Amino acid sequence: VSQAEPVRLSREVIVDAFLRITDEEGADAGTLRRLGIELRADPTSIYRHFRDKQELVAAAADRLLSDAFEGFRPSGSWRADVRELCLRGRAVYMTHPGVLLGVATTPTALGTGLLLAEHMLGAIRAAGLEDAEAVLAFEALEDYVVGKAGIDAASDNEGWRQVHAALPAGTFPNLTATASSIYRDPEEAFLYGLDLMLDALEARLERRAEGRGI
Amino acid sequence: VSQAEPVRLSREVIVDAFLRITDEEGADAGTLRRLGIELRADPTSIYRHFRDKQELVAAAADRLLSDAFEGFRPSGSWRADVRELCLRGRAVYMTHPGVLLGVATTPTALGTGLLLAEHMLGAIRAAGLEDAEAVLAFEALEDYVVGKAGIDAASDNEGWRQVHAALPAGTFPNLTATASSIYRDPEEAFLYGLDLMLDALEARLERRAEGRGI
DNA sequence: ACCTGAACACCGTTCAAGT
DNA sequence: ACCTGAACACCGTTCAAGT
Repeated sequence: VSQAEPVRLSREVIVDAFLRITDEEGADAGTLRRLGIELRADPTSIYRHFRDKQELVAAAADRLLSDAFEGFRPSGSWRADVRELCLRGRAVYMTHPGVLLGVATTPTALGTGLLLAEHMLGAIRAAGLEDAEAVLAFEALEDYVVGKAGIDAASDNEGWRQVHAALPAGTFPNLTATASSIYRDPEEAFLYGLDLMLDALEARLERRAEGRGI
Repeated sequence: VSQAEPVRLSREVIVDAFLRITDEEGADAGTLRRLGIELRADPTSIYRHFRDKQELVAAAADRLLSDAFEGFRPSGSWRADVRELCLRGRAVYMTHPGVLLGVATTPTALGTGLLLAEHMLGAIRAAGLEDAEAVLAFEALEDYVVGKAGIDAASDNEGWRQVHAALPAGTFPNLTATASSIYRDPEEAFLYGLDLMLDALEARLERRAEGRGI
């Protein structure tokens, strides 16, 4: 692909460039001026295709979330489906935390990007929770996935271990005792917490099924 | 308190002003220029007391976390203690998400600010989990508390309900069906997820106690 | 219809100069 | 020893001007 001549601008071309830049150079590199260089156009030409930067970021997030959902097929087990969708969500948030976290809080009319959430909530409702409880379980799981990915993507775990190790053992016996083993495998910790939630959800559902006299 | 005359600068005075500003005017107001106005000093005079802004933010976070831990007394129940510490952590992260989230990822030599984490990890270890598992449970709970508070503090929940309500019901049956009830009570959703994790943790511990033939 | 480029109102930070 | 203030290298965004 020759980058020597200017690129005809469109929403798609701009989103492509934005994701390419944040992919290769990190979230901080996703500025309009950097985008202008990439597209061999004036930085402000982006405003002819997006109302503001937030709208561009939302379009990029929509694309990422759509791709993350693609190929998903329900397995027949609510638990396996919820777990699979959480893993897909985590994976995409880990690769582009900067792009996605801004959108997670600011309401934006996404397209197919919301299919991941739709099917996750669907699996929880199909499990047998009534709506009032299903939305609580969905919110807890969604925010755990999004929040932990955001933290994991940004955290300097090696640095935190050093901070813990340097603490006075008298007042911090637990942090110092575990300083060498903590924050070693965020992925494992994520799965541990996820399975904790799924275990409890399953136990509650079973308990109620028994309660109804099955 | 008269603000008419310049204030003698010190780390404490600067942190006071920083927290007062972010408290009353939001996280975005916490700039060095705004701080200069508040202290009736040049914005760059802060650099005589802190290496950079990050160090100031860390000092503010340390103070907030220390205050959040103050008065905690272990109850004798690991579950009650973990729950209480998570609630205190959530409360402080909700009031100053901007100040605290930056510190959560960047390792900083906090003082008493780490006591909250210390006692939470201690309660988990006291429950009977061996260290390898205790750190995983601690990480999952910590990141759930911090991550969900960060998201809740920044989210426009009313806006998201409207986005869900406007979705095509054919491809989004679950999001549209729950559009009026979702994201109504983030605090309740937080507690729901927290108790899910604690339930599962307790069940695992009980199962193992039985396995040892008690 | 689309793009350019100067300009504006912000950031954090550096550094020579003051006292 | 501490503070000032000009300056630097950045941001997102607006708007009159070009084609």
